[in-house]
Amino acid sequence: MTYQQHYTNASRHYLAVDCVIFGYENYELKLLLHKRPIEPQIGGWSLMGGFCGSDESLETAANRVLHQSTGLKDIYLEQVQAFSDPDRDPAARVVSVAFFALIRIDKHDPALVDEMGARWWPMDEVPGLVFDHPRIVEKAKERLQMKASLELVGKELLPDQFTLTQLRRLYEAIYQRELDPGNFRKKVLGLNVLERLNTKNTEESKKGAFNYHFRPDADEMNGQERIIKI
Amino acid sequence: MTYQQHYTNASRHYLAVDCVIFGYENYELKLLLHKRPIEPQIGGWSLMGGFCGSDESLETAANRVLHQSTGLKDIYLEQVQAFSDPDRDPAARVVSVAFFALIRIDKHDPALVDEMGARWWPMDEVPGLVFDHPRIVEKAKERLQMKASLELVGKELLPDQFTLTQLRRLYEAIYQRELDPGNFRKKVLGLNVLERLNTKNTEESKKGAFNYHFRPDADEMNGQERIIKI
DNA sequence: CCAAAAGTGTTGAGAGTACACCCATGC
DNA sequence: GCATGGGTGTACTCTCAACACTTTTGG
Repeated sequence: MTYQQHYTNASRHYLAVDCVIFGYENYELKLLLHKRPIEPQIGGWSLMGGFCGSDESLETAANRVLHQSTGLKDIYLEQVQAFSDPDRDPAARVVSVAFFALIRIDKHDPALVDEMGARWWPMDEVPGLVFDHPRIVEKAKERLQMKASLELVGKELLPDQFTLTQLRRLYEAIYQRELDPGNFRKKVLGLNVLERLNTKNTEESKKGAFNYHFRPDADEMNGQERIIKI
Repeated sequence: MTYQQHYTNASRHYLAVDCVIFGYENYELKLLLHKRPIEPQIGGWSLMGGFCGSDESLETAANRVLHQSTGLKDIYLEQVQAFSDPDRDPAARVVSVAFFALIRIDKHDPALVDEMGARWWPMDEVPGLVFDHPRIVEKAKERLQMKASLELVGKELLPDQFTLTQLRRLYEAIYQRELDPGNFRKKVLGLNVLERLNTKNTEESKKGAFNYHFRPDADEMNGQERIIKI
């Protein structure tokens, strides 16, 4: 057998990407979903997805899908995993690679979202989803929680300036539990990646809270810091 | 456009699995590699891999590859991620999904390994590898370290009975750093997943060390225990 | 007796948690 | 003045890391 035959004898598969798009608004973590425009399960709520082209990497395909559905480029994307149960899509054998994306809801293009029949859903009100998408969302959420425990997230989800309370509420949304305000503050400031600005936000409290932003020269949190050494 | 067309217009891809097979022997973490039997890069050291069939899940395909190369079934397998750079395989566009596997070297079939032109390589002596396999190995190693920090590994890598020193040496191999014997012992026993047996191993010390095994009724370490709560 | 691993105990530093408590201000 | 969030400080607990020390036994 020539090596060409070795390849050509192998089967070819439809390859899709599905994006779990997280956004944060009104103290809630949200998911961007749209109504599936084609059979099977037309009209069912679905993750944003699309097929991977023959000269695209999966990452490129995911970026394309994201751009089409939000109008945004250079979005934070992280691969979750491949889902390949032969029966996961009843219409055809499609292997899907899931990504999660972090979006600033205030920056995306609402017209485009509308046009796609899409909607932001609070994480704890997500409707029934088509195919194996519930499982994909579950895995993506776990990965987001993992990421947030290893480094300070927020740059991709919050406005350029934010208060520590806003950041805390984001973490509360990600972990779905309350955090002590004082302890959170000390912990986060100790990481040395935030910088206090001279402006205050007085919308959410009478006293007003200082705005912070991520230090542009962030000394790359050493990553492993929170991985426990057994 | 009918929905059938929606699918048939999409491109189809070669889908492969590559297995990063970890084993543990002589206090060293090892990798099972073989010489690539076909072009391109014939004869280069390579991960065990194979194409995914049209009715297989990726997990099934990985299990098949593992069975072919070690003679073992029911191996611990975990998906790492998909690698999809269009140029990763110079001969064709092949998307590969990587898995890592944990093997008891003493249980595998050495004849089969021989026949495949395969060899166990200590982790820190791994030769140059074909394609993007070095990157795949790197990612798999990170995942193994992550797994080992979240739960006690060893069931899949050590003999049925083992001493705490043997377990510690496994962790030292995974993390590539020395661990304090006393502290490791206390930490591990505190997890309450090991059970001391009445037998001793006197091969590795004059005094002899008690053998342990994983408690069959293991109360499922609560998983999140070591994920830090920010 | 000595070396070497097995196994136990002690101690100090640091992190996390649960609070108490003052500050500023809009109502 | 009082409720509300902003912000700081404190005290207790727990874990981890370092290391001393005792036990056992083959050579």
